[in-house]
Amino acid sequence: MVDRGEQKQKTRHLLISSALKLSAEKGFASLSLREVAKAAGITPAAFYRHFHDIDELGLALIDEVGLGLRQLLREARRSIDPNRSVVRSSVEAFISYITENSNLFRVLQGERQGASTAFRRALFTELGRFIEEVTEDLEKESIRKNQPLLDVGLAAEAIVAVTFTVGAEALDLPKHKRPELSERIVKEIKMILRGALAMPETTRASKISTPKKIKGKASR
Amino acid sequence: MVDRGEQKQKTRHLLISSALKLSAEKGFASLSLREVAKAAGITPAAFYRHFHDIDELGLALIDEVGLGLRQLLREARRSIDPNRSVVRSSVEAFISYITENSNLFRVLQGERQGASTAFRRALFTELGRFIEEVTEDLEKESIRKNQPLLDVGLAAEAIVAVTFTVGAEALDLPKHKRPELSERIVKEIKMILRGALAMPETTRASKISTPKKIKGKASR
DNA sequence: AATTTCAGTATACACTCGTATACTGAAACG
DNA sequence: CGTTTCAGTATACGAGTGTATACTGAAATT
Repeated sequence: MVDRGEQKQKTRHLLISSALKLSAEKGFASLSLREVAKAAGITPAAFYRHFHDIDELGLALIDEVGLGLRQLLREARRSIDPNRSVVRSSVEAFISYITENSNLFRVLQGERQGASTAFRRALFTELGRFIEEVTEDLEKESIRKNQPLLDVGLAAEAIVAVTFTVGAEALDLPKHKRPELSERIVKEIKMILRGALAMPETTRASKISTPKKIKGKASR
Repeated sequence: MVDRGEQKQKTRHLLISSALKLSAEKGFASLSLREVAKAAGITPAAFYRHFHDIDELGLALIDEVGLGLRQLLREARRSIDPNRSVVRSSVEAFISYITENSNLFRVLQGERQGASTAFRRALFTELGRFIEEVTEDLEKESIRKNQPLLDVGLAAEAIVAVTFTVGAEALDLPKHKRPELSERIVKEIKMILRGALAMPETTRASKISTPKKIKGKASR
């Protein structure tokens, strides 16, 4: 005698994870209800006990993706090694996460321009949340280091854009080439952060005259 | 009496543009040979006179996309108004281009993570070319203004990533909100450029990286 | 003018698709 | 208990799929 709701939940999740796997291989848009059902080991008709549509499953899938993303960020925060650059350890956490959850990430990236507007909107919302969290992190860091940043939100947006775009390449790369990719991302992020630094006096003009020494703290 | 090869070329192009239109609506991955053929006004079987596969048509489509991109860049260069920022006019050219050729752009973005490896590889090649052209532009500007830049290639990569990622949002935005989007992109690009500036002497000091444990404040 | 070439048509095939309908059998419930 | 609920099955349908095969008719070649 097995619990009923529990069993249903289990099947539901099986459907989602099957869809995730298949989506990563051939794109969510080209999935058929039947093949998802088959992959989950149930009859096509039984599918309707869980979702009344493939698109409804899609939305559930996006929730899953969003959850994964937020976990990733938390993980990255947690694993910060004070001896290493925050940026570097975050990026490395990100890369290792997306290569381990490549299905999740492929769907996230692939469906960004895909299918329905509702679909896209849901994804954008998730991404927006992600950017927001990065923004908060940046603000905290900025205060902690006493290095004021301008347009933190924009910086976060740019950082996320770069990380996701360039990071996506990792999925097609042999493992040994990934560190090089990480390095590239790290450099680009630091570039953005440098550009976001509010520099006393000289901020507005992009031509740098002679920036004054930054704050008293010796940086070494 | 009509020229034969010419007529064939015409039909071929009709197939491609039909596929483009349909792809933008529902994603290339979910296209069927039959509906593309029907949209182009020919019989399914006649499709095989032009491509022996839907994926082969896909590759042709990517060529088209790449061509469009390079045209865009050339256009952006041409329309530079010395009274306005190069960045701003380029970004605006880009936004107006992708909203006018939204089909092309949707496919480009959507298929980046899509389908086959061959497909993706072809797209990356096109994007690589694009980044390369931006790199060259940056180098020229850098010399013209006598403002040396560091890691120009990386800066170009970041700029393209940001422009494409954020720019993609324009497609779902009502026209009157697009200038605001452009503004955001412009700011982020300038941020990157500022970060790429090789600053005399003080460069190191303002870097945000934390190569070693910072001995800073006794914050505990 | 006779012949060849070939883009496109017509038809037919075996599949897969989404979905509707009637069912089964065990967990949940009164 | 017996009854109800309901996740999952079995089957069947019409519609769309990719592709093979034989064809047509006009442009191109000889």
